[in-house]
Amino acid sequence: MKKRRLNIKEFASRLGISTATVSRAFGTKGRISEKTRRMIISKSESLGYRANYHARNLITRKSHVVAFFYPPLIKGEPDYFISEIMFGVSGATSLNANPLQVHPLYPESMDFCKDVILNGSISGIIVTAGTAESAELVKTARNAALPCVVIGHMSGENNCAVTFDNSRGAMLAGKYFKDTGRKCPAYIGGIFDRRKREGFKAGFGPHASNILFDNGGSTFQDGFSSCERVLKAAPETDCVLCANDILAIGFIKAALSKGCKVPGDIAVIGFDDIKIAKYFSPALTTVRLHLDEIGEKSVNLLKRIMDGGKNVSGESIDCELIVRDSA
Amino acid sequence: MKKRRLNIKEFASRLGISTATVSRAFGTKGRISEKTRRMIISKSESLGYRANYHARNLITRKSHVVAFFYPPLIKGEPDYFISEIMFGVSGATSLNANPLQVHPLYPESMDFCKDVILNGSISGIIVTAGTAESAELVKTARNAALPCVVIGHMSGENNCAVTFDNSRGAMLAGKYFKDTGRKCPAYIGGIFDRRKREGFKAGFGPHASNILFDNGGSTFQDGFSSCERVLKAAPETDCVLCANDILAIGFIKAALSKGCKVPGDIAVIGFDDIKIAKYFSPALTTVRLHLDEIGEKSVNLLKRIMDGGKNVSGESIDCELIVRDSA
DNA sequence: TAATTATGCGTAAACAGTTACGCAATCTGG
DNA sequence: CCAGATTGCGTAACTGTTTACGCATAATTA
Repeated sequence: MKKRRLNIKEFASRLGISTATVSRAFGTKGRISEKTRRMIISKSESLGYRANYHARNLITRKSHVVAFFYPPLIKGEPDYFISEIMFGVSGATSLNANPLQVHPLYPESMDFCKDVILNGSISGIIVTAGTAESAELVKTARNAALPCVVIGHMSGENNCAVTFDNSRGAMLAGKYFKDTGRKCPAYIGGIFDRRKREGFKAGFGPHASNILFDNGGSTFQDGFSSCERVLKAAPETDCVLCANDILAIGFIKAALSKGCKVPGDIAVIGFDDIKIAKYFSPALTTVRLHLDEIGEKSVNLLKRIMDGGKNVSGESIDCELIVRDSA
Repeated sequence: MKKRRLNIKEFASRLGISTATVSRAFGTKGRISEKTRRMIISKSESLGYRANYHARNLITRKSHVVAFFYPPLIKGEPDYFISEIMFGVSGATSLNANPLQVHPLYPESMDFCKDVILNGSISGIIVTAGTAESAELVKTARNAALPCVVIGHMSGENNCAVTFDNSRGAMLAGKYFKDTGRKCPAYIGGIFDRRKREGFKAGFGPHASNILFDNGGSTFQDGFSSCERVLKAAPETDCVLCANDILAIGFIKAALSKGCKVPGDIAVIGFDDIKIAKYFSPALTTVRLHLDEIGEKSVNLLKRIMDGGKNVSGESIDCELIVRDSA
């Protein structure tokens, strides 16, 4: 005996008009007098009529919802790089009145994610690059002709992406170390961060050929143990660039616990500038990527594609060195 | 000339069967032989047929999507309390194959959010308590008979909620200070954190009557300036409970910059145990709320309601004191 | 073996909208 | 003042599913 919600037919008949007119009052298509439109809108508020989402999307073949797919998180570890991008995305879609879905991209959830992008429920997707799953998902979207923008560098077809100039950011760090009289640089980062290492090298200049490269993963613990390894392998190291802020925080923690002064004995620069970076002790000198802007730009790009923009080209987020206390 | 996606009619006729049979192959209702089901599934994969989301949801009147509404974020400030809960929610919905929408709840986005919950596009909502908007949204959901669980304490009607025992958590902190010989306690927190203050008082015991209460807001800056105020107003203060971890981090930063040793001169305990807490220097002693579990429990609760569970009652997340270096 | 029940599947009626088309009525220009 | 254009609105044909109902056929029971 649950009473059904008011539908367009019932609503229209109560007003003594046709469903077409009601529909026109809300949409942008079709001719309708301003007077009747206002009348209908007002009546819809008092009677509580609201167009059914699914019926509308079924016939118009679009939903306006955008889906954001993020890489697997490591249990117990800070995931602030992703969350800050995500909030950027969320804020921007909210402004545009686009509902936003978010989905973690585990191997196990792959089927579900594919279904989401194939069943017609969404109008566009944003995917962070870096995993096999994300690459596969982008391919699926492409085959389905679904608007898609990727965040970060993804090899393969030329897809619309917002990228960060990791190389230049790292170069800035290298240059800064050089300019502040550091002699013996090290770089901590995972295998995906080669661009950063190269940029760092270039920035530091000729003497950087003997740069210490520690294939360091990406977590706090990775930073911590990298520090121990570095101090053992090359105690003369006096400056280090870490591929992200959490790595840097781990590195610093280890250095301090070993009686090493930061930045006195060893200067460290992080990467990303997550929001906590400025509040850490010592406040982190880091390469800022404008994480929230990344989210914003992605959705604006996506919006252009969704609105039919042909060959929309990607964008690069510029980065800058934020000098604080750790270097 | 864009080719339309394969629909059930076309798909069925290619297999020489009726649409009803196809539909039965995917759903759980209706009788169908295992043989034909397998045949249909297999053909659907090779031909690329997939049930249209909107058509299906239109007729079944449910979408399985859950929406998460979070409070406004402060620009530039860490929002890790929310993001960690959100990831908990996201992980849990993903496991259940429920698409998750996330929406910031600004006053300006209120209309949009209401529309989202009234247009039939979602099957349940999770809302964080604490703002006027969230209260209003919950009311709207209730009127629409939409399953809803709130995170935190919300006054008014008895809605299904997962709450944290803030009072007990704070008590633990007070007791710990007392047991470790501290004499002069202070509490830093906003107006919404009264329960914590009361619990703290109770935990510390008789001498806590002269507790210093600083109505301290919730940001790093608030923690920082609270510290300055506290040290001026009551220099003998030797322990402080902060209503969240970021506050604590701000407080510690200020204390250290004033030459105050932590925890030597003043011990500080945070609240929430966001993931960065253990990596801060000094590692934060804090009341752990199990943020990810909160997310998980909320969606499990919501799921029970969505599945028709009558009078599902809320849950309380228990908290524990995690002793690290700051106290 | 006949009567009864169970199974598998097709027909067609929902679900709740949008919009092409057509028809009056009104407006515009010569 | 009349032909043609414009405007406002209704009729009905779509969108792609699910599922109640009914009809054969197969399995079970008496």
